[in-house]
Amino acid sequence: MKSSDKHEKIIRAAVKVFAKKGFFSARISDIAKAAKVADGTIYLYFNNKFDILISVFDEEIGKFIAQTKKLVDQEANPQKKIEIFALKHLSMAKENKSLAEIIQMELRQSHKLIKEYRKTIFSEYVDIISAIIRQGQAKGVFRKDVKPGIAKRAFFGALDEMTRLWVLSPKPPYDIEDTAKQISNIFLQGINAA
Amino acid sequence: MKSSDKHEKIIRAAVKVFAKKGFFSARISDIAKAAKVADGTIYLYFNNKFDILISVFDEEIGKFIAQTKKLVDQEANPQKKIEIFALKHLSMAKENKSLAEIIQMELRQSHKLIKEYRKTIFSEYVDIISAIIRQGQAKGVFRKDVKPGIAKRAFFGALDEMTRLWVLSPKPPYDIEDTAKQISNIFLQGINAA
DNA sequence: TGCCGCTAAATGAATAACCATTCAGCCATG
DNA sequence: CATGGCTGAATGGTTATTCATTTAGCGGCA
Repeated sequence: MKSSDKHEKIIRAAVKVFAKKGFFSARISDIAKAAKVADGTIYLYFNNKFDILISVFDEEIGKFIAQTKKLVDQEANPQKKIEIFALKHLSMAKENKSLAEIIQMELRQSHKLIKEYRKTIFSEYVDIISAIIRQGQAKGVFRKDVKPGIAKRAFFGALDEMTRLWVLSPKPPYDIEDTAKQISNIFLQGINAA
Repeated sequence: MKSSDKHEKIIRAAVKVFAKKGFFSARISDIAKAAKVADGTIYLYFNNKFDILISVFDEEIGKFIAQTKKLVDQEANPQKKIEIFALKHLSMAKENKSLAEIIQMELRQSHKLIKEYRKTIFSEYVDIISAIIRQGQAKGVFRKDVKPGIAKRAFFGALDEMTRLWVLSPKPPYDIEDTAKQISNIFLQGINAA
């Protein structure tokens, strides 16, 4: 048979079900039903329920980080890079709400494996920001007394919180572009060299 | 009988157990053991497992928000208020790590009740910030083109992300006071009127 | 003071449900 | 008709919740 896209189908179904019910309340049978396969079929493609969640993270978040890096690399100006990052981040929440929801909810779990996973994946993402800040400091456009390790988290946290609002609201609560501009504007003025 | 502080004892035990294992993996019998009561006793004080979590939020977070408000009110200068808020926020994570951990992890759950709860409780907290910003704008010390509704989230998000780092690290990863200063410094320069 | 009986708190073993995972067979295909 | 993907009912382990029973304190009474 074309086992080809069962994996894909299950992942996509899982994204929807996890987003709606949360990992723990989601039933394997819910995912199976959404993917239109038998419960047992899921176990031909994944080791267990937890493995499905990890696969969702790996496959979907990985793509997104790669895209962001590429986009940022295409621009030379550090200030513009910051703006691009903000826009890309918020756009993602808009375009892939279910995934954003899962990242918001499930990646915060206290499960050990998730904790570890979160640390590495977020580091990779957030380090895009600190790299930009260092570049800007080297060029003399950003304040030297700003610690990139703290500033990166401040900026990421600001964006993450806006994403959360988006995810929690049934209707689009704000305009993505305006908000990206406002957030990067405050941040940029905050770290600009006098 | 001295039903005296069983309620209190159970809440305190639950904070520890939830922080360690997460809500879903925590067993009622774990909490009972930690509180040194019988499993059944818990049901004399709480309707169900979920009710325990909600009570933890209500009682503990409520106290914290009240404290923060009071502290901020004692200061007149908007810039100083921002600094005080940041310091209080980060100090809380340090002094009550278990509770901070629960807020980080469990209050993000996708359970409907938690979602609703989160919206209201966070609004109350985050609106302390927007109120400060509006005061500052009225006094002409903060930029008028900054939208308080967005800025409050940006600032809160930044602090929240630092808290997350604290909570995820086994050892204190940074100095609370330095960090509070750095974060509010960036934010204040970001929204200061020219 | 010492005893008795009453009430309400506390106990923890038993219950009842739930649900991830398995596996014996089914079918479609070549 | 043989292979291998797929099925979904059955299994088994887990655990929130219940409830019959025990225990502890209190006050009334002699």
